Amino acid sequence: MRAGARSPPPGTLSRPMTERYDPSVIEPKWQRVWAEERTWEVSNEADERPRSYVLEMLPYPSGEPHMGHLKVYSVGDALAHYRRRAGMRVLHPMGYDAFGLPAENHAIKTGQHPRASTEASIAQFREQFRSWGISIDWSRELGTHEPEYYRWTQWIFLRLLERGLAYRKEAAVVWCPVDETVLANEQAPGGFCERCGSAVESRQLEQWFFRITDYADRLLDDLATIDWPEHVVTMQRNWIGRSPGAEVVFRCESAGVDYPVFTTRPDTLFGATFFVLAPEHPDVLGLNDSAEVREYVDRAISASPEERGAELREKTGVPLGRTVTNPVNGEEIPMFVADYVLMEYGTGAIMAVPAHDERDFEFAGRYGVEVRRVIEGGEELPYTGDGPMTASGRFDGRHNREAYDEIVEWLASEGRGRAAVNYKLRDWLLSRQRYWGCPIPVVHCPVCGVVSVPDEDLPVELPEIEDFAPRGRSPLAAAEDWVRTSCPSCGGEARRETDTMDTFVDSSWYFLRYCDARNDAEAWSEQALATWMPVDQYIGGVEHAILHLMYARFLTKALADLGLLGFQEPFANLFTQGMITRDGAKMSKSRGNVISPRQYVERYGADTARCYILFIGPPDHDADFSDEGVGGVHRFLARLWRLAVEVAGSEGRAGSGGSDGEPGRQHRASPALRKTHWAIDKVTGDLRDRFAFNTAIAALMELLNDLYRDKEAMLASEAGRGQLRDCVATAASLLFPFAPHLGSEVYELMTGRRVWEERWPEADPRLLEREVVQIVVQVNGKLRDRVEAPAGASENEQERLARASAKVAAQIDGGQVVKTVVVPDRLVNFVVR
RNA sequence: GCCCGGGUGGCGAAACCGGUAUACGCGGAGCACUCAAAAUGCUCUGCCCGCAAGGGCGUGCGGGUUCGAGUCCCGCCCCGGGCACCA
Repeated sequence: MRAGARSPPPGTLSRPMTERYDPSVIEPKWQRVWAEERTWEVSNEADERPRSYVLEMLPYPSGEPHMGHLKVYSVGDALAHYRRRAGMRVLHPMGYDAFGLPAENHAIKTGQHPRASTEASIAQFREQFRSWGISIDWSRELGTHEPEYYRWTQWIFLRLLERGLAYRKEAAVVWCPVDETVLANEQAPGGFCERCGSAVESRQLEQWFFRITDYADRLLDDLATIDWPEHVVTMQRNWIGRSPGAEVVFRCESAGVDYPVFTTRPDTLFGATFFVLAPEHPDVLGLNDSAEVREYVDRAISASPEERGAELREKTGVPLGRTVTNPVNGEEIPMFVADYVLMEYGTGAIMAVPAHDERDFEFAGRYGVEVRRVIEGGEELPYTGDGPMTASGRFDGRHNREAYDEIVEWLASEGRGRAAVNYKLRDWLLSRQRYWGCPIPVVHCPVCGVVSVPDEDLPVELPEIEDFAPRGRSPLAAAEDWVRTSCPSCGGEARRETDTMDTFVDSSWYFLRYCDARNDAEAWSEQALATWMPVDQYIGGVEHAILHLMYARFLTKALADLGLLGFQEPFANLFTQGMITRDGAKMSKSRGNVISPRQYVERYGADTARCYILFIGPPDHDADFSDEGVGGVHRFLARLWRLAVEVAGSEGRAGSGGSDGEPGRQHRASPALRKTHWAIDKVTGDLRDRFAFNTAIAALMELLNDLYRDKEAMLASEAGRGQLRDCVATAASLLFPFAPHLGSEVYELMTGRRVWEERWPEADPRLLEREVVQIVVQVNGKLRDRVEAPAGASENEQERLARASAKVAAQIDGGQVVKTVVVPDRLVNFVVR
């Protein structure tokens, strides 16, 4: 069976349920079948089929699903369906990223427990996903807030703690004054809280961190081993921000202190004419505690990140009245404190080379410091390019790139420096002073210090509390009975850790849990992971390009190092879908332009909503949702339905016409059958090789248009009717990944069988070949005529046919044909002089 | 400023390897069915000149390569996104 359809066995013909296309009847019918028969459940027992793990990013359940959810699941489901029918064993699970601030903020406002509101949302999401007909293995459903899940989140935390990959330290951290919690620095890009948008502050606090910086190089290098969109790879690369360079030590004789600095340009060392400390540098006031310095430092530290980083802000600073010694030439150069130097990067101190650095140049101009050129090239200073070195002692005349390593070696041999690499990436700050998250499973014992809760005592469950408002510490701290506990080590009185984990920890490993979601003895079995991981196709929004995707990659590598996983990367392929906008703008509650998928599903049916969102444009682009467009797609589905009903009703009709005379010829190559196989080829390619759902649906529209054109003639004969039935069944079969309900219904109507139990159709290559092709004839590259030629005609034959065209002859007229270009089966171009 | 995308009819878009630009859908016009309307089916629909046959022009702008460029190269303009004092 090549076209995926054959005539039904006698007696199995279905009759249409309704005359009009009525999704409110068709869709629940199939949803019931899939739910009752648990059609999409898949076992962990391997069989001969190749496996495929298709996964959309874990949704945060808030209210009800929005258009973005409809899009991501329409994409993922189309893929999952296609792969199943292409003979793969497909894992396509669902769960909820259920801890988080919105539910907790809601609780603060209304008093409703975050668990109650979250679970109400989950019920909404679950119900709507069912109503969309998404093919989910519900036996693996999970919520990150369930003790059965977060028990293992805590277990993972303890493994990292044992390895020294989780640790506590006091540091300047990002504090969101509105959410009253600390944040990871990547969760406050540009100085604003990622969640609530308020300007963040800097605070000195002791917090929990994951040592993600240990993995910086591997996170960078392994990007080469995964197939991800280039822009996401670039964003991760930039975020890691690896800079090779050197550490160079400058000595301050008067204070008797060595100051190491990081530089990417040790080749410009001879041009260093001053030295700068960040305002946060702990030594500043020790070097000079004048009122002026004190005031400058205070102001710089209290400034919000966005004030300090303001683009047009002029460089400011204060001289410290001290000098350091430039190790390459022994010169004493002045020290400054200036806020363009950041404490978080490098050592919080820099050597300044104004001739070859724009920022240093600007500062030197304002403070009258010497600008000394040490690299030749460029018309004016600052010059940041390469060239021969000058005023650089023994390196004069050498090209800077070439002398680079030698300079570093020389510094090292003098004990004044070494090669070094710096990263922008910071350790992941994971503790949060909030209630609705996974408790950090440690206790603080006055005798033993920080002690892990033993594995057998997990999970450490969230206590029930009444007041969720944060007050600069976790609301958990108020649950005295819960906080007070005994030390697992010495048995003495101890207190529980009251911070909870960043919810990004929860979502950094859920894809592992899906593989073995009901395992209550361990987080996962080796066999389950071996069966499914890594995820073959991960699908989600580009807004997670850095946070979620970096964290999940880190945790995977850390768990692999602990011997708990056998792979280094969680997501082999990534697809980022574009946003759904409304009148060109992002949908948001504040704009009041949110449209819920629900209204469209209720009005047009899930199949229409799903197809429309895929048809609107390439899935990785942003797309504007318009009401007019939906109607067109709905008309297409209704048209297929009507054709199917008509074909089903035509069975008893006598072959009244006289066109039954040449059944053989019709069988061999009716245009409808050819078009059907063209559509098989097109849809398969669009689904298998690209994510071109829009053109796949367009191809099915074309097919249907052709079938309508030929319908009357085909219905007139017995053979034609059979063939039309096959064509409609195949159309339904190809449509199934996008419109599973209608696809199932029409297929059943045509064949009596269930479409998802059928192999994906295969195009017959003989039916893809044309007997006659149209040849484009050009004169000097301009289209002049089209002629017909037998497929596979020789170049000479093609040229002969092209020359026979009167229009072409008129164009050539008196001219001389100097060259003829022939593209087989496509084109002939006469070059005329 | 740097790094990614993108710019094609009235609109969403297609053209996958340099070979018929505008598939498919929306919108618009017309015809059929109807007492009428809706629904449905069919036809037309890039711009300009022309009664027509036909011709010219057309993928943000300017150049280039090529028999032939939406597609490749160089230089710009505009829109969207990311990063942005990271030494």
